[in-house]
Amino acid sequence: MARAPTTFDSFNAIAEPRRRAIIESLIGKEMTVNQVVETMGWNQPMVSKHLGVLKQVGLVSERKQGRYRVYKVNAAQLKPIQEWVIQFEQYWMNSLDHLENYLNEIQSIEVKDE
Amino acid sequence: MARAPTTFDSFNAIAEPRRRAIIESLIGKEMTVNQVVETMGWNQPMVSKHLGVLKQVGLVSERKQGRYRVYKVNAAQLKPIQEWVIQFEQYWMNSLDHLENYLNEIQSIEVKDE
DNA sequence: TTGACATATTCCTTTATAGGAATATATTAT
DNA sequence: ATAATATATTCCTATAAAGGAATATGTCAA
Repeated sequence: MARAPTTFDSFNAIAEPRRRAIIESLIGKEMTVNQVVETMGWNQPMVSKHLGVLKQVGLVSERKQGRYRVYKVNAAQLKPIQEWVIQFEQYWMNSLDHLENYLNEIQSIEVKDE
Repeated sequence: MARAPTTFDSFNAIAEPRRRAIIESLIGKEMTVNQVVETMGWNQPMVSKHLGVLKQVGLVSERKQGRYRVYKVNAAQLKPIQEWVIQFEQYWMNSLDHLENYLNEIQSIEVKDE
C-alpha cells in the first residue's frame, strides 16, 4: 500500500513545505493565482497544482471573479491538527527537553551578544 | 521529484495515521515493541517499521534493556508543529466557522440531554 | 550449546507523488 | 472574431512509500 494521498486530509496536505508556505502567505488575505505566483516566485502550474491539493482538503477555497480565481485560506481546517498536537503539550512543557531548550537558548543569546 | 520522505521531518512523519496512533498510545509511558504490538493489534514488523520512522525524526527514542527495546515519545518534537499551526488560530477563532461549530455543539449537547 | 523469545531488516508489489514542459480551457479586450 | 491574459490540466520521470511475507539479528534461558 502506498502512502495516503496528499489530498486525503490536512495532515497529509501540510506535510509539503511549499503548501505550508502558500498558507502562510495567503492567510488573512485573498489572492489571485498570479499574486501567489509573484509572491512565491514559483512557476504558475506549480502554484495551481499546490492550490489544487489544498483546495481538495478544504484548506483553501476559491472564488471565480471574471477570469481570475481568488483564493483564501480556510483556517478552520487547521483546527484538527492543532487539537491533535495540543493534547501532548504538557509532555513537552516542564520536561527535561524544555530545560535543555531553555539552556540552549540562553547559550545562543550569550554567543550572539559577544 | 517525489514527495519528501516520511523520515524527513515531523510534519511528514505524522501524516500517517498509524504513526499518530502509536504516539497517542505511547505518550507519557514507556513501552516495549511487543507492548505496542499488543496495544495496537498490528503485526510486529509493521510496528517496528513505524517506530523506526518516528525514531528517525526524533519523535520517539529508544533504550535497550536486555533483549527488549523500550520506546518513549519525545513530545518536544511536536512543538514545531504546534507553533506552526498556532499562528493561524486567530483566523479560525471569531469566524463564522467558529460560530457554526459553537451552534453545533450546543445542539448536540441538547440532543444528548434528551 | 541450543532453543525460545524480542526485534529489526529485506524483498516485493502497488500506489502516489512533485516537478518540468507543454498544452488546454476560460475570459476579457480590441 | 481574434489576440492576450489567467488559470488548469496532461504527460512524463524519478523517487518514495506502506504493507505482507520471509528472514536475519540479538539476547536470554535451560
